[in-house]
Amino acid sequence: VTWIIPLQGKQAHLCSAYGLRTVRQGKLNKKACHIDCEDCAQLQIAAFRSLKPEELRALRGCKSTNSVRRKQIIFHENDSVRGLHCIHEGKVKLYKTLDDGSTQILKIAKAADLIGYRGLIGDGKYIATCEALEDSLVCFIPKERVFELISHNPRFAMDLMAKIAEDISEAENRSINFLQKSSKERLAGALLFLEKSFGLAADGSIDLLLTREELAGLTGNVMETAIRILHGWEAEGIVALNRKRIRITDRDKMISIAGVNSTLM
Amino acid sequence: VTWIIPLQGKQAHLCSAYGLRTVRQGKLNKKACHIDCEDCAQLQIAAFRSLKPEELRALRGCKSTNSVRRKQIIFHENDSVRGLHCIHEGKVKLYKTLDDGSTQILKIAKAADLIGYRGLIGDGKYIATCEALEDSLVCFIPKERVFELISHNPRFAMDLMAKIAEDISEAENRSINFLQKSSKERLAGALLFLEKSFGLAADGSIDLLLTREELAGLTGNVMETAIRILHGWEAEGIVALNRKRIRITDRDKMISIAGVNSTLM
DNA sequence: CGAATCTTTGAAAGACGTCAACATTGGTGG
DNA sequence: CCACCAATGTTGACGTCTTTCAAAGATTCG
Repeated sequence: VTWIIPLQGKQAHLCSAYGLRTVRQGKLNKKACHIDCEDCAQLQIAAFRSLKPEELRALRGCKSTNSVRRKQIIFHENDSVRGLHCIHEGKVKLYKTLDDGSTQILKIAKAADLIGYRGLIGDGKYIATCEALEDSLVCFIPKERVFELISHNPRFAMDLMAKIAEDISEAENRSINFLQKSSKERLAGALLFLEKSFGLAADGSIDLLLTREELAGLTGNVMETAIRILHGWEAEGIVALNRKRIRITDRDKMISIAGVNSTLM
Repeated sequence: VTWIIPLQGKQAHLCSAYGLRTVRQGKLNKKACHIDCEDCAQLQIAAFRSLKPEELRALRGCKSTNSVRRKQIIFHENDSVRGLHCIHEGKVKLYKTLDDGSTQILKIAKAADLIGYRGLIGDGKYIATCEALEDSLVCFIPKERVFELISHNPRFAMDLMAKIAEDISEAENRSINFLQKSSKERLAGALLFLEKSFGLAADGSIDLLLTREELAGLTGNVMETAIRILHGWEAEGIVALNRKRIRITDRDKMISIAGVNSTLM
């Protein structure tokens, strides 16, 4: 069996961005085999659902599947966009680095999510850095092929557009929530949103492990504030904390804290 | 000569959203005549540039041009989207109303800007309310026709997508700026952005008149804070204020206040 | 077992929003 | 054309929410 082992750091990033794969012997306990879009169970959810069977078959030859490790960078902000990435398994975060060195998480993507499509359509640069939150499998389709699909398949174009429109609403809702809501409201909204989108782990906690720093970054707080709020809620019995695991124990209360307009974090 | 006089309030909104026009005698000193997309000088800028001549000609029959007065509502949040609106002349603001009754301005659109395309592609509802900031001419194309264009003209689809992608970046940059920046930084960034996008009036002030409330709403501040900051800057000689007219007198200083990452407000 | 990373807590300073009173402006009807 | 009222703008005082800084525990991973 051939295992595909991602390289670390900059080298790995180049590797994945260029659609190359480095093959070595290794101990990664996950088969990083080639995945056919035709077989991909995520088809129904992802934006590829409107592709015709022959279009999917055609993808087989040009797409690649990359295995990335936790903390590995998949692409950097301002890099030239090489194509479209689709998360097959795992979770990644998209963030921007600000002038003062701090980072702002824009989005956390999970299986079936498409990433990189905005730079693809826009000015050809990635707008954010993408980093794996856990070991993940990420498929990649070169942009030439994506453009071809857009021109030949109007439904695909519409789906992609809808995807983007969705992102806007999310970004907009976020900027509104951020502006008009307090730290607590934002954090409550974020936890509810994360629970909804990532589901529950076996112990009932949100199935997404973030450092306090990341959780704070997601909600526009500093780490200390996030910690204080969480511990306050723990004392009130609204959440149960266990390391990075967060379980919402009083959902009603959490919802009332988040406020009405919290459809999206 | 027939003048087209917009109705006020809800009635007017219905009128424009349904693409109907009410024709009456009146004193509006602006000809609200039908404008052909073929002739429209904004063609080069707007997303219609990739339409073929025959497609533009075909638009003639189905599009309409509406004249709206200052403060008039062009469409309401959650209304069903009837089609695409293109500003021919004037300025409008897009805002959301929050549960507490306060409003958050998402965008200010000017001539050649397209509005309503997100609801068109998304769930079919307008995501924001659109209100004229000054007397304006707004063209309207029914959505069926837009979908037709998207299916038949891949370049148009791409252009529309690029437009949307642009909006996202704007929304995202805004949410980042809002989160990580102070009131002053946000206001400074907003003024620079407004100056860049709306240009200068004869007296060197930003060619866009907003109430203090609107200016505050745009930057996520309360009116009082915006006023205090503006007056502070006036004392420091960074801006000159004259009613709603705001002139940036020390651009370098303003830029340094706004901070590095202020490509977009 | 360290070293690095991540988490927690406290104290103090500052930014910003709220409230309330008042000034100014613009538009409307008489 | 003027008076008046509603909308808009201004200012001060005050309280609260957040951030910042600092220092110390806890955890993770090699």
